[in-house]
Amino acid sequence: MDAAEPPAWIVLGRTTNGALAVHLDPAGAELERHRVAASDLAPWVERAESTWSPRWVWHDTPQWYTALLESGVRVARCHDLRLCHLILAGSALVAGDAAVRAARAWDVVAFVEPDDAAPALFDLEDPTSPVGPPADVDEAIAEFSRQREAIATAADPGRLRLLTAAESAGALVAAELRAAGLPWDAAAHDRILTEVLGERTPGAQPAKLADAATRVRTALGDPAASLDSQPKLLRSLHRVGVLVESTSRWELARQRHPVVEPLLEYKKMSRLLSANGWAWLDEWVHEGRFRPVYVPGGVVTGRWASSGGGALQIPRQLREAVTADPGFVLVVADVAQLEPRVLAAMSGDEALADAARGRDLYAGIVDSGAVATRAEAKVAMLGAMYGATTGESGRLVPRLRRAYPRAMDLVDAAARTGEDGGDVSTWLGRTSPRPGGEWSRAQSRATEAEASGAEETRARRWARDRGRFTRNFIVQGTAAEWALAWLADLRTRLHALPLVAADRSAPRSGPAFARQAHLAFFLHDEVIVHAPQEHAEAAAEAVRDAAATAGRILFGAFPLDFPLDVRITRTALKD
DNA sequence: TAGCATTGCGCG
DNA sequence: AAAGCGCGCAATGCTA
Repeated sequence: MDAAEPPAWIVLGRTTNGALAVHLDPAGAELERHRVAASDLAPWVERAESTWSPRWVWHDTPQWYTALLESGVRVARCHDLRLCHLILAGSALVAGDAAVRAARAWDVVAFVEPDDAAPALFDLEDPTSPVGPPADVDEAIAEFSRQREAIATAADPGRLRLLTAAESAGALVAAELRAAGLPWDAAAHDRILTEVLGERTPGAQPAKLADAATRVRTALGDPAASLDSQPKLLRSLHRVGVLVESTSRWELARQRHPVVEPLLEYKKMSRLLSANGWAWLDEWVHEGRFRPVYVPGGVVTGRWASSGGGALQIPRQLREAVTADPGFVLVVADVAQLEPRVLAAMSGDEALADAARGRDLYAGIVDSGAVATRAEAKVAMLGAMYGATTGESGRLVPRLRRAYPRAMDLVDAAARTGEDGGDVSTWLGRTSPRPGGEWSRAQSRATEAEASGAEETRARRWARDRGRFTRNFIVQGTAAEWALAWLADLRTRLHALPLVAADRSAPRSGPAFARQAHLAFFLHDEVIVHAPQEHAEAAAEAVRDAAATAGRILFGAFPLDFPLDVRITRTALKD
């Protein structure tokens, strides 16, 4: 690859029959342009990656990276314009008149299906085509320039630089997670289903589920009772004297009636069948892999969402089905009490950091004398971060307020700001969404002299609702930032591990993932790495080292650790 | 009959 | 209506 000057950035844009690649120098000035045919794109990117290791700038990561991964091409770094636009255009750290805020064509929050929607995105004839961000290279360059300007002139450029880099790395990880898939043993899943639900019987309910249904109907004294319709079930329950207000598990469990036990069993089984039964298995597991669609930045707080397959709701009951390939192991790791630790760091609360250091944070709170038991410490801490006002949790929060005033002041202030209609930001600068028009109208209406009592009550309730949201936003959002930094660094460390011989096993994940430790699952504060068995310890160390790095990147020298629970296993079964 | 709201429950 | 945050999904029932 010849180039007069190595590019720091390469911006990719779509053309009618391929791509335009524009080299930029570190200051963003254009160096040269290359027209690349669609069929040449993957090898072209691969050569450019190995020659210059640029940061790739593109409008939407799945639109570019999915196909590259399918061709076996990995890139180290990117800048996802769509995701970074959403952060920067909303961030309170960015100047109010920054040009990035006015570039509305980039306000695209909707997820774009990487597979089927990709061609449609550029099909202008199709009115049902989903709306995506601009795919043209000059539009991309202009937006990139606006984003760099927004960051450079921001109140704290360093934080936004970190956040946009982390968010973009997350986009790469999400695409790679989908490409690699989570190793899933369909036979084990089938065994669990059969064990819990009974034999699969086409056209009828599985045996044990049907049996539970019969026992429920007997207890209800109605052989035709409908169990899957909430209103009908509620009426049936009332007829036999079970005077519940809902049919939810927690309320039923408090009742003493012969119907309760079989009904709870039925609900549990029915849930498993409909959410993760044989139909789910047929639809979502192929060739030993579950490939969920991750949606980076899909939650307002910055957490990832998922679309299809319920990737974020795999019941623990089914964790046994997550099984490493022959010759591989799983490194299953989760962070202990991530959110309270993040709260301690962002508030600079050294007392809370002391309670957390080197041990179970809740045990540390008990040792400090603030509360009596671990269970109390946990419910109090959750209550403080979620805004509990009543019950045991609400009662315990004031004790934490006395023991950890700095941490509690931070979340209390975030709640007050939210109640007043203001916005709050995470540690790295992701800002909460502005209140909607209806919310603001309700608040101003409530201050008028002729406002009714009902209007005032409603406005107050909405204000408190928003306060609990902003209270939690800063903690949940900062925890999501920590997790992104963890993922990004872990991804790099794993890629640095050596390759193993290719004949290890059937390369069900494709060549890019068959010979090396790679991320296989991510859920808020938990990762699963699929690693060749001889690299298990190295992978586990990478997971721990990446966590330490994430803590330093976000919080510098603040004396707080992020201990992990790490297990090396063949199946992901917990406990 | 399609689209929307509600209920309930899985995950962090 | 789980006392208190953030999600996705299936089943059902109501409405246009």
